[in-house]
Amino acid sequence: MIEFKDIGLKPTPQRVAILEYLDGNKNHPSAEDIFDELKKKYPMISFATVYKTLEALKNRGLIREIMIDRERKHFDPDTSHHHHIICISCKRIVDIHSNFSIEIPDEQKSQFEVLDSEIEFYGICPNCKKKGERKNGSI
Amino acid sequence: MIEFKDIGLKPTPQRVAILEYLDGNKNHPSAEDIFDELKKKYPMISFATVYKTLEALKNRGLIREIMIDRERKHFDPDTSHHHHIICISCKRIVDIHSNFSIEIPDEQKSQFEVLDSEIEFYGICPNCKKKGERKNGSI
DNA sequence: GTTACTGCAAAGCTTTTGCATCCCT
DNA sequence: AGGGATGCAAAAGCTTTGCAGTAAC
Repeated sequence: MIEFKDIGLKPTPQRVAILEYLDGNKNHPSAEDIFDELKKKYPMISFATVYKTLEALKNRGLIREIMIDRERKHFDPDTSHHHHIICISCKRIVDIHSNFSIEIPDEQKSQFEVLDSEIEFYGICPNCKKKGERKNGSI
Repeated sequence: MIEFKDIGLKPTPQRVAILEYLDGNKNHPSAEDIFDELKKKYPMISFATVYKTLEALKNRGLIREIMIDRERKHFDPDTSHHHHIICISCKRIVDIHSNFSIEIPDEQKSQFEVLDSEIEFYGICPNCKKKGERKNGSI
């Protein structure tokens, strides 16, 4: 895992806990998710600390803020280039590590300098699919 | 253009003006953009009216809310399936009408039921590219 | 001993809501 | 006339900021 000292941040217990929680986390947690978890260990922790730490980690490129939920910020410790599929029912976000070769049309290609692209798939996750089937009869 | 009567809404002057402003608009305006524009014609107009109208239009499928800016809502009168490219410098959003054939990996395909997908390209628009070049020398 | 970080409370923003008034049919 | 729409102001959320106290080096 990342060493705080190496990135010019003091390794406070709160920060270590945030980083530990995020490390390898595939749930794309919101600031509140992180706050709730950390409160178990550090009942005094504040939102300010969580937000400030996340901002610091983001600015150093150690985590990414994903732009999938307009309601609240979500963070992703996986900074590699990847995409997401979102369950429109339960809002769960799952990673998609695929290299799609997509190119914008020529008219725009000659104008825009494309640096990056991100795909959001929308669908129904296995869990919600099961629930939906049950709801509509069969069982 | 859409007739308000046909969708169960009273065609008030404010609403007509909002719809006129949106019709064919390619700028993906925010609520504030719309509010500012409408204020010229209706100095008494309120944000509440703008938001309520946009919500009503969205619920009827006449406009779409685009999920590109976590800071504020943006609206798109183009409800057809399309993608966007965002200039990371000036934040301008431009439509991309292309049909990309992208499929998620098999492992997830067997699990998720994919209903839709949307691609965001990030890059530098012609205007900002020009400014950047100028800034870095040449002229 | 410094410098940076925490936690609290307050402020900031965008968006939503309640409600009295007004306007459209 | 009646019901929906407007506009105001207040409330609601999430996020940020200022600051005094505290902890890390």
